[in-house]
Amino acid sequence: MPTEKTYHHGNLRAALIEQAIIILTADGVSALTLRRLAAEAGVSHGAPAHHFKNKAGLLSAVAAQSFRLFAAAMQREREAADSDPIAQLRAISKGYLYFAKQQPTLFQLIMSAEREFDWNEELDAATDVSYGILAETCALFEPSPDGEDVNETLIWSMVHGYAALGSMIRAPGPDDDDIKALMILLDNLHLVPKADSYDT
Amino acid sequence: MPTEKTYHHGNLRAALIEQAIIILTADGVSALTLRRLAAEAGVSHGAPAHHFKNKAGLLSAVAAQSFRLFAAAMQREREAADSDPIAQLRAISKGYLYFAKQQPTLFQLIMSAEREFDWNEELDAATDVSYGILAETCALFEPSPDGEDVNETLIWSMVHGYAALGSMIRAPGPDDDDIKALMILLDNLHLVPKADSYDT
DNA sequence: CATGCAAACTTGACATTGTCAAGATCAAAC
DNA sequence: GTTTGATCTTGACAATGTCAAGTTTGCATG
Repeated sequence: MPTEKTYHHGNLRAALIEQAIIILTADGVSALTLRRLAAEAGVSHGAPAHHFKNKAGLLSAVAAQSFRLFAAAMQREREAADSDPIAQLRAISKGYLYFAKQQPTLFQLIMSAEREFDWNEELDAATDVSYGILAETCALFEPSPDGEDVNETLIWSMVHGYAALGSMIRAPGPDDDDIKALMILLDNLHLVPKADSYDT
Repeated sequence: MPTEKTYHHGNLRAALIEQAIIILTADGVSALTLRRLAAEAGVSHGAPAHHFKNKAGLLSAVAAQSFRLFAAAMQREREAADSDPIAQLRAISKGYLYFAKQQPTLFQLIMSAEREFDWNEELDAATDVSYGILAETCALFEPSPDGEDVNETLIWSMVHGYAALGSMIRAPGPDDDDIKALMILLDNLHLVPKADSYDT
C-alpha cells in the first residue's frame, strides 16, 4: 500500500482523496463534507486546507483521480482484447460502460467537471489520458467521407450517450445485457477498419 | 402574465421557481440558495418552506419546469418542420441541442435528476412529455432488425451524447456548426422511414 | 356582519458547513 | 542544538438549511 503513514503526519493528501472516493461511492456527492472527510481520515477539520485550496480544489483532485480510474477501466479492457479495430473499439466501450455503471457517482462527477471546478495541470493531464485512449481507438477506422473527425464524434457521442442515459434512467440490470446493447449500437455505425490496422 | 400577485401573498410558489431559474441561468447551481432566492423574491428566508418540503423539493419543482421548457424547445422545432420522418427527427434533435447549449445549467440539472431529487407526480409527468416526443419521433422509422427498441436507443444515445459532450468539452461555437455536425451523425445511423409515415 | 380558522408569511434560533487566523508540533537542515 | 518551514490543531465567524413559535391575511361559516 502506498498510503503508509510515517507517524504524526503522512501522505495525508492521498489519504484524503482515497477516503473522499469511498464516501462518494457509498453515500453520494451530497455526503462529501470536508469535516466528515477529515474526521474519517483521523485529522482535525482544518487539516485539509493545507493540501487543497478549498473544497473545489479537493473536488478537482478527486476528479483527476476518478479520471485515472476511468482511463484504467478502458485500458484494462483494451489490453485484454484482440488487437483488431472492432475488438479494440468494443473493449474500450465496455470499459467506459462498466465504469459508468459501477461508479455512477464518480462518472457523474467527471462528466460535470467543466462547471464549478478549478482546472489545473493535474486535471488536464488526467483527462488527456482518457481522451487519448478514445482518440487512438477511433483512429483505427477509416475516416468518414463527411469529415476527418466525424468518427470520433460518432463513437464518443454514442458510447457516452448510452452510458449517460443508462446512468440516468435505465434500471440497474445485468451488465451483460447493457454490453450487448451497446455492441449493437456500435455495429450500427458501420465503421470500416483501416486496411493497415492489423499490423503488430 | 399568470404570475399576478394578489396582495400580500400571491402565487409565491411559481415566482420562486421562476426566480430560481433566473439564478441558475445567471450564476450556476452553486449560487442557488434558499435564502437568496427568498430575498430576491421579496419574502423572508422561511417563506419557501411553506411551498417546498426542503431544498430537494424545490430543485425537483425547478427540474419539472426545466423539463417542460426542454419539451417545449423540441416541440417548437417539431411543429415548424416538415412532417416527414427525417425532418421530424432533425427538428427534435435541433431543439434538444439548442436547449442543451442555451440552458446548460438547466440541462445539467434535468440530466442529473435521478440522484438527490425526490420524485413526485409532477416531475414524472414532465419527464414523460419529453420522452414521449422522442419516442413518437423514433416510431416514425422502421424498427431495426436487431430489436424493437434499438432505434430509440440509437437516436437517444446519439443525440444526448452529442449534446452532453458538447455541454461538457466543446467550446461554445456558433450554433449552426453544431446543428450541422449532429445532422451528419444522424445520417450515419441509416434510419429507414416507415412507408406509411408520410400520411397526414 | 362578526368570528373563527387555516393558510401564508415572519422572526428567531440552532446545528452544520466552509473558511480563515493564530498557535502548537514535528522533521529536517544548518 | 537551534532554527525554520511544513503540517496539524484549535477556535472563531459568516452563511446555509431547517425547525418551532408567533403574526398576519384571506375566507368560510354561523
